[in-house]
Amino acid sequence: MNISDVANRTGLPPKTIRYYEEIGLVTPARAANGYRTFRDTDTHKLAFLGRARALGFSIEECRDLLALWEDQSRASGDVRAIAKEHLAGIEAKISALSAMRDTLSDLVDACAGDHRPDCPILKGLEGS
Amino acid sequence: MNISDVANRTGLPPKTIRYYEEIGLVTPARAANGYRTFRDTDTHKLAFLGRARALGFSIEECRDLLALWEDQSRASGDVRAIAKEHLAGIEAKISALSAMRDTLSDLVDACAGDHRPDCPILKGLEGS
DNA sequence: CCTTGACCTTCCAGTCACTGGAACCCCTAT
DNA sequence: ATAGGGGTTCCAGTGACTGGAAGGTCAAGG
Repeated sequence: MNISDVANRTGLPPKTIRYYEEIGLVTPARAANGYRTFRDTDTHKLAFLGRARALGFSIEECRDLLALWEDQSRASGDVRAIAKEHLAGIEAKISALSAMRDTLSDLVDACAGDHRPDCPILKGLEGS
Repeated sequence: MNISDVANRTGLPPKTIRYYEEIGLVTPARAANGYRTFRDTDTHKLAFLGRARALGFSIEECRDLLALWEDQSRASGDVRAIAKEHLAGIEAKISALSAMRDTLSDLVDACAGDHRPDCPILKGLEGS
């Protein structure tokens, strides 16, 4: 399989797949003409990466997860630890964003949004 | 005022303040020795930027807000439009993160997390 | 056989908003 | 004279790609 076939199957853009090779997440074989040739295991790995990235795991977390995935003797506790830590990170981000949303939403509600120059949003950003 | 005084007052690191000058958000005067000298208006602007950034506005949004802030004849509707758009972006991020959290939390819950190799989290990432 | 167009390759640069570090200048106190 | 704690510039790196240029390869149609 060439790169665009894999791109279609995994949903990852070709550029991203090349990048993943560059940083050592996959190591596809090469045909005589220099084209990358992907085996099923490569495609499988890339699909795994796509899903993990979609869940917000960082590249380094993905690297760890991939290693555990390939390690037949891994303990599920190791995976769970990574996932739990990541989950905590996501929850922290949600809290931070929710706080932002509340503040901003208050400001927007307080603003008439007409053509007059008086603006509570700017006032809110101005004073402490 | 020198840069570290302003850093203390605004909570922004000196590096960030220099960066903001570099990209044209502030233009402090210079003393004879080459040191930046900040007037109250500069400090005020930087404090405004700090708050806007803390609310997640991008640098370009901040640039726009700053221009509106300085424009005495601005209409509050312009500001409100920027804020509302930004608010929509924040809400989209919150939704995406919440979906991630739910999926991941289900996977974590399904995982015993012991020393056995069987792991529902990896299984979840593996199959579609 | 030649061309066209869709592939593929590499490499370089840019994104965003800083951040770290090196190398050097300046000012005050001891 | 020196020590320290400011300040300055410039360069490089972050994360995870993404865009684009320049060029090689392949299959189909004329």
